[in-house]
Amino acid sequence: MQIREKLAAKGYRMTKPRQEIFNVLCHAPQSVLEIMSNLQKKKLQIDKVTVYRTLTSFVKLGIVEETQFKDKISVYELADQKHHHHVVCDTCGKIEDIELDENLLEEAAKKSSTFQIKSHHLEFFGLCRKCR
Amino acid sequence: MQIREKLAAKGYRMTKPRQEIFNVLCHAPQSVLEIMSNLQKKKLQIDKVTVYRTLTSFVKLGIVEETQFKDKISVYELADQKHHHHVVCDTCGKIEDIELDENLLEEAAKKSSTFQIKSHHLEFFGLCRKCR
DNA sequence: GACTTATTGCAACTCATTTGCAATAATACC
DNA sequence: GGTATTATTGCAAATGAGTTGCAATAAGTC
Ligand SMILES: [Mn+2]
Ligand SMILES: [Mn+2]
Ligand SMILES: [Zn+2]
Ligand SMILES: [Zn+2]
Repeated sequence: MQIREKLAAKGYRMTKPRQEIFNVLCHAPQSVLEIMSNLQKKKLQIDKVTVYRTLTSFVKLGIVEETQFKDKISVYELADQKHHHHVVCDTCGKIEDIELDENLLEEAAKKSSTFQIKSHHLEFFGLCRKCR
Repeated sequence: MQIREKLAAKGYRMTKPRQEIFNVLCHAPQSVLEIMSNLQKKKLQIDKVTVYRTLTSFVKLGIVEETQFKDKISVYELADQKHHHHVVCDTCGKIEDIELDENLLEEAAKKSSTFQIKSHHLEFFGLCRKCR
């Protein structure tokens, strides 16, 4: 399903800002600041508030996923991928995808907890090749 | 090693606010707001800024650990325990400790990443017994 | 093309956390 | 103990990510 259809299905409209923010997100997971900077590089003037609201809508529609790392700044990435996690470089902040056998995790968690577990957040931190 | 010694070892001084904030943290992992409220219950007037600065120092000295959950508010807990993770109730916010076999995690991560992995953050979300 | 209403941009706001600075108090030294 | 040194505190003000109100604009519908 295309982004336009996903929007329309819930009464959202396809607009220039939404299209451009989506395009920018196609390249890499990014913070709002980085999205703004990438939009400016393309000579696009889109307000920060519009970026925030667009991302909120995208998350609601399942187009985008929001993740928070140590510094409390949200990072957004397209949700069209397999469930996965991230490794963040302590020095340069570079983010790499990482896939794990989730069964291990969920099972171990269910065994040790009285909660009904529905989801999890997992991020690794360390040094990328360059910064090592 | 006592807290006073840990402080002294790095040129920090033992003060009333530090002692009281430490005492309050002995009971449960808490946010700054909760720490403030617990101090007030004990008729102690300690400025919020002092709490923040004390926690920063405690983290630096390895006395306290800082964790952030979905809502971007930091929660602090004593670091004198075994490495463990948390389950957070989506409804009431209750936090429960959870222990896992970390070997699985670290190994799986090392296999799938080019980074030199040093640490990780892992939290589970779901429903506690009451809220189920 | 005109109508309806979602969306945008701007300014102002919120709220956790941080910073500057003068007053205070913990340690070290006599 | 008393004094000097300097870390720590409290208050006010600043910061910065994210949110909200509102009038102007533009997508979708017919
Ligand atoms: Mn990713
Ligand atoms: Mn814990
Ligand atoms: Zn790096
Ligand atoms: Zn609950």
